[in-house]
Amino acid sequence: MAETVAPGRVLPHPDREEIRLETVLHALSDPVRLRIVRELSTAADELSCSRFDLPVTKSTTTHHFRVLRESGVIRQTYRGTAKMSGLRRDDLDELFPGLLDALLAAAAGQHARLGEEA
Amino acid sequence: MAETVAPGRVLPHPDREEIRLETVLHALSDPVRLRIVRELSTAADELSCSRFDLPVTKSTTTHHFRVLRESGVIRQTYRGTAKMSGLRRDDLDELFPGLLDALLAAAAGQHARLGEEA
DNA sequence: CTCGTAGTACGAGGGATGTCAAACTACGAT
DNA sequence: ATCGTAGTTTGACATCCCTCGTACTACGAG
Repeated sequence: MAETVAPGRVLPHPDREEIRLETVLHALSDPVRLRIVRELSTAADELSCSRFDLPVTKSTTTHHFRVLRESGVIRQTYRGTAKMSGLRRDDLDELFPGLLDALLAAAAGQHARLGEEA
Repeated sequence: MAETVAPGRVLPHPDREEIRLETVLHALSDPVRLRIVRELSTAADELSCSRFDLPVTKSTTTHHFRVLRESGVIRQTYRGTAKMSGLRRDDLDELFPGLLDALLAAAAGQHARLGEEA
């Protein structure tokens, strides 16, 4: 029963109006989190946490995903044992027009410029 | 001698290629610093630190301006006893096209939306 | 039911950060 | 030379942040 979505566990997300620019910028100022966001932006739809190959442990990964969610950058839902994550493009574009695209372009540009290191 | 610029004291600035997106975002994730940058963006030319009416002490102000300078967001030079600050628009636009404008627009939008509090 | 996998919770450690006060330096004006 | 203004430096303090390991919970498969 219950569709593909909606398990017992619920994840708190800030409403769109609650999203603050400073908090978003702080969330994206960490290399690991910026990398997560970049990968999410290139994915067609949502990804599970375990699809990322990050240079940190599981608990640290959980921490970073939570920071991203609580800042309003990503949306997360459970699907079985997996936790799916996706960018909150709609809300961010509405709140800060052009910002997400500029940020992603900047991140991509820096990545291309500096090579594979970061 | 010596023109209106160039005193004995020199301030270290990162080269354009050394500016990192994560560091810039971190610099802008502080409310006080974001406010400084917003004020600088509306000014015709450079401003001295004392032109800002910030809710922190002088030493904290010094700290915030240094973070902004070392992250590559602003450029600072001494002119007499005053320290002039201005946005590094040219370098930032070259490095991250559209980012600064999107950030400033986002900050202005949030300010308008939330009123005078922050 | 039992097991394995995905992710969480709870400290804890170590470093960075924002804040301040107090003493200090640099420069211009008188 | 003296003073005042602008900004710096240093040290301290509280807090936050990233990281980890270990123990834990939730769900699906067999």
